[in-house]
Amino acid sequence: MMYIEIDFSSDEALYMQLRNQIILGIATSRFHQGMSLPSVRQMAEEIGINMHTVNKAYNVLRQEGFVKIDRRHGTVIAVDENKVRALEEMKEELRVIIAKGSCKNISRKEVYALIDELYFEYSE
Amino acid sequence: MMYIEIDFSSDEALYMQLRNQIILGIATSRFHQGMSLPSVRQMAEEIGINMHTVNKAYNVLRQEGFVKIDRRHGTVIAVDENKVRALEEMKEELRVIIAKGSCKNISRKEVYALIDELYFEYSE
Amino acid sequence: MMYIEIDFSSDEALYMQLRNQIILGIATSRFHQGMSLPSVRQMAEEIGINMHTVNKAYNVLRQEGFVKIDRRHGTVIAVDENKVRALEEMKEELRVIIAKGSCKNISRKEVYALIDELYFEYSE
Amino acid sequence: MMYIEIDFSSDEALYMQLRNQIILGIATSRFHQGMSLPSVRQMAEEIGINMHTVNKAYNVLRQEGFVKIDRRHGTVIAVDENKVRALEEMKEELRVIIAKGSCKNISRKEVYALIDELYFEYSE
DNA sequence: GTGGTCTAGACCACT
DNA sequence: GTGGTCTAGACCACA
Repeated sequence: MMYIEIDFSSDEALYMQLRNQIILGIATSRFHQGMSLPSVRQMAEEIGINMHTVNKAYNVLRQEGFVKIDRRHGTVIAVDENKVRALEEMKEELRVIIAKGSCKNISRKEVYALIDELYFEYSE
Repeated sequence: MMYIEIDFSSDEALYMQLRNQIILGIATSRFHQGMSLPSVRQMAEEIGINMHTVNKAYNVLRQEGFVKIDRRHGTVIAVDENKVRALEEMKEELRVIIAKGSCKNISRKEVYALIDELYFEYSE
Repeated sequence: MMYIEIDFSSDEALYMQLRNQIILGIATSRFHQGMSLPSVRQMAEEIGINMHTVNKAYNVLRQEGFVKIDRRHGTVIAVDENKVRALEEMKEELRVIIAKGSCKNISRKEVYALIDELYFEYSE
Repeated sequence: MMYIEIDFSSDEALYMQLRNQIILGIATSRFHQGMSLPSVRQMAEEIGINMHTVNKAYNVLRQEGFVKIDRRHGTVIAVDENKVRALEEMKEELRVIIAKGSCKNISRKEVYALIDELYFEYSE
C-alpha cells in the first residue's frame, strides 16, 4: 500500500501529481533508498489511473535522479545526490515564488519560517 | 520599452513566461505601483506574441492581485497585499520544491542562502 | 516531402529509425538549422506510423539537442553544439565498436578510411 | 574470475552488457584465443544474473564470430577473422554516430583522436 | 493548428 | 513477471 492520493479534478497532470507524491514520500522517509515501487501495472491498479501514465511518472522520476528502473526489480528508489545541480534547479524554481512574495511584502524571515515548517514535516 | 524576454522554445507556456517577467519586474522595482503596462496590442507587438496570449497573462496577474484592469487606464500595477493568502500560496508552492531539496540532502541553511541571494536581487 | 524511409521489418524501434533518419538528414544538409519538421500528425501520415511514435522520436531528438519544440511553429531543427558532451558521448558509443574491430584485426588506418567515407557522404 | 561488471540499472540489456564486456576483454587481451569462458551456470552465478541471459550473450558472441560453443569444451574464445564482413558491419554501426558528430561540428581529426585513444587502450 | 495528456489494449524483449 | 513499444482515439491547453 502506497497511500498515494490523486486529485482527478485538479488541473495538474496526473503523472506530475504522482511524481510529486513520490517525492514527498521520499522526503518524509515513507519511501527509503532501495525500496521498490509497485510495478507500473500494480500502481496503476491501486490508484485508478492508466499504466502509461504511471510509466511516464516513473520515467520523469528517473530523469530527475530519484529512482532507477531495473528490468529485474522494477522501479527502485535511488536518489542521485548531485547537489550542485539540485541547488541550481532549486534556485530557478524559487525565483518567481520569492519575487511573488517580495511583491506582497513577505519578509525574508517569514519565508524562513515557511521553510522551517516544511523541513519539520520531512525530517521528523 | 518593457525589456520582456520570451523563450519560444521553453516548455513553459508563453503567457506564464510573460506573467513571470512582470512579477519579476515588480519585485525588482522596474515596475512600480500605479504604473501602466502597455496595452494588450502594444505588448503583443513588442514581444512578438499573440494578443490573446498577452490578454491571458494580464488576466492571470489580475486574479493573483498584481494589476487592476480598467477600460479607461488599461492595465495598471496594483499589488493587492493580502498577506495571509500570499503566505498560504507560497507554502503550497514551496512544498514539493523543499521536498525535492530534502531528498537531495540540501540543508535548511542552504535554502536560506538561496533565499538571501534572491532577496538581494530584488531589494537592491 | 521528407523522404524518410522506415523499415517495418527491422528490429530497430520505429521511433529510433525515424530519429536516425532525421540525424542523417541534418548531417547531409537536407535538413538545415531553423527548418521546420512536419507536425507529428503530418509526419505520421506521411511515413505511415502512429502519431505518438513520431512524438517520441521528436522528444528524443529534443533531448539530444537536435531540435527545439515550439508550440507555435512545431518542431524546428536547432542543433545545440555542446561539443564536450558530444565528444564524450561519441567516445562511449565508439568504445565497443572499436573493440570489435580490434578483435577482428581491423587497423586504425582502416577505421580512418571508414570515417573518411562517411564524412564524405555528409560534407559534400 | 572474469571481472565482468554489470550495471543493473542501465537501459542496456544485460545480455548485451555481458557481450560487450567480453568483446572488450578480448580486445584488451585479457581473454585470448583458445581460452575457455566459464560455463553458463558459473558465469551466471559469478555476476548474479540469470543463466538464460548468459546463454543468450554466448549465442550472440558465437553468431558474431567471437567464440565457439561445443559440448565438451564449453564456450571458447575463437575469433573468426572475416575482415570484409567486419568492415561492413563497422561502417553501418558508425554511420549514425558519425552523422551525430558531424551535426555537432566534430571534425574528422577529432574523431581520429578518439579512435587513437581507444586503440591505445586496447593495444597496450 | 500545434503539441501534451490520458486512456485502452496489444505484442514483444528481457529476466 | 517486468518494462518497452506501438497503435488508436479522445480531449485539452496553447497560440
